[in-house]
Amino acid sequence: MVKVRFAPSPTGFLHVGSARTALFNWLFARHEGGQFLLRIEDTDAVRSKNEFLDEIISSLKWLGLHWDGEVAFQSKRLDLYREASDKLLKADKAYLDGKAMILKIAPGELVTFEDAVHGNISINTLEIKDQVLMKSDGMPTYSFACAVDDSAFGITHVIRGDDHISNTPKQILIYRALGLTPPTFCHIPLILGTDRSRLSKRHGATNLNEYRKQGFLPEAMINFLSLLGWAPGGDREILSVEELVKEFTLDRIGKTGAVFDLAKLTWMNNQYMAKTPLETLLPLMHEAMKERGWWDFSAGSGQALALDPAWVGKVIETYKSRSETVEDMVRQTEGIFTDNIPFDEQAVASRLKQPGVAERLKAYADRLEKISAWEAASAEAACRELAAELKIKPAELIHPTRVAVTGRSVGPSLFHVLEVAGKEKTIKRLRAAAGTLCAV
RNA sequence: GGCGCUAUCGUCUAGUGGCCUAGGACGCAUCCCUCUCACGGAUGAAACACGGGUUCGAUUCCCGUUAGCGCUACCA
Repeated sequence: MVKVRFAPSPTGFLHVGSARTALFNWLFARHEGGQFLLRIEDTDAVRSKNEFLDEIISSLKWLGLHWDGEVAFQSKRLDLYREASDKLLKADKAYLDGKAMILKIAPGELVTFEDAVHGNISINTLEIKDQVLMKSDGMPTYSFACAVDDSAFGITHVIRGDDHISNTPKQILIYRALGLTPPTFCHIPLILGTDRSRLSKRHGATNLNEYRKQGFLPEAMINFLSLLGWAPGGDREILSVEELVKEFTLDRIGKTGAVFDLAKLTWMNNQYMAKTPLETLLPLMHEAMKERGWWDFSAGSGQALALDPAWVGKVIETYKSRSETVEDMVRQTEGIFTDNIPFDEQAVASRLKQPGVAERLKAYADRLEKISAWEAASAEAACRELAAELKIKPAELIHPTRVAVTGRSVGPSLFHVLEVAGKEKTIKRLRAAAGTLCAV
């Protein structure tokens, strides 16, 4: 049975590149009906921190990459490494240097392995110096612990970034010294920044959690990440997790580094936003609004700010298809949910500060006042009626109204905006704009 | 520097010797839809790094050049 693992070290948050590695491992395990294990490589006593561990775990859960069985910690498996290293010492395959134990590397030998994506890779041991197995502090090195553990857990495929290609031969030498059979190695291409060097902070956010905070959806993230260094073939691009699992095979993994393109991620997230049901979006919106004090409690007064979820849901439905992220939707709906209308100066200048606009808005407000069943259709009927009477195009009423009510010249179909904004708020804002903002 | 890996539109990629006047997607441009923006639809500009082979025929196979990246820690 296929058995793979994701082995992060808790010395930082979950990097986008690591998340993609975890995803490929998970996808492969699910596709093969195998197991996906989680192992924490906390052998760097100084840099490993519990808070990082928590964040990595929560990021994996957010993505939905659930692992099988218990989480393994290398720091709790020291006996194993000690035992293995003692064996090598007794067999004269390693030697002591101070407190450190070092593996002897015989020079002039060709180490070859068959990589699942690169094919045959070989290197002369002349290029490899003796390898530290156990550090002076009693902890195993990465390569040593990795080999011992992967073997102990019966890992069949090691899927990891191709920055590990160079130390694979070293690990194979460790397997050999221990008399163990190495797993199949599968080195996947690195995720790159726009300058084609490995993705790092200076290229933008690399913390997966950052994308969650910005309101990206996990399904979109999974879809986007899966297409970095892998493709299902043909023209398909939007694939559900189920489809991904069904299609994912190692032989379709590419060899070239992939630039992380935020614009494409953003596009893809909008595609998912539009398709995502309200019951998923509502809690996310709630969380974001709560943070801003728009819902539950008002920021200053401590006063309870209760909103009707059905109403918020209606707002979400009218905005989700044009929102790039949840945060973007929050930005767009500020004028709906709060009385802080984010007036855009240019919009005000071109749509409100024009001759005759004040009178029109006031007239429209008067018409709206008479509507008893407040909905998009009635607001639209009133608008078209008034426009006809004033002998102007409906657009000449629509545009100023949008700016007066939302502060912006862009947004959803006006009458749907008015419907969700509510009668009272709409009329109040029209009158306010007519009174002051429209002054030419 | 040494070693390794890689090389298709700006970006993600399809392509495994003829189906390629190289396909899709993002981004960009124009147009349509339209109350604006977005969505959607249509159209367009945009790539096989270079040089040798192999072959009747190379984007696809081989070699070299160039370029990029990675590794070269008692970090992982």
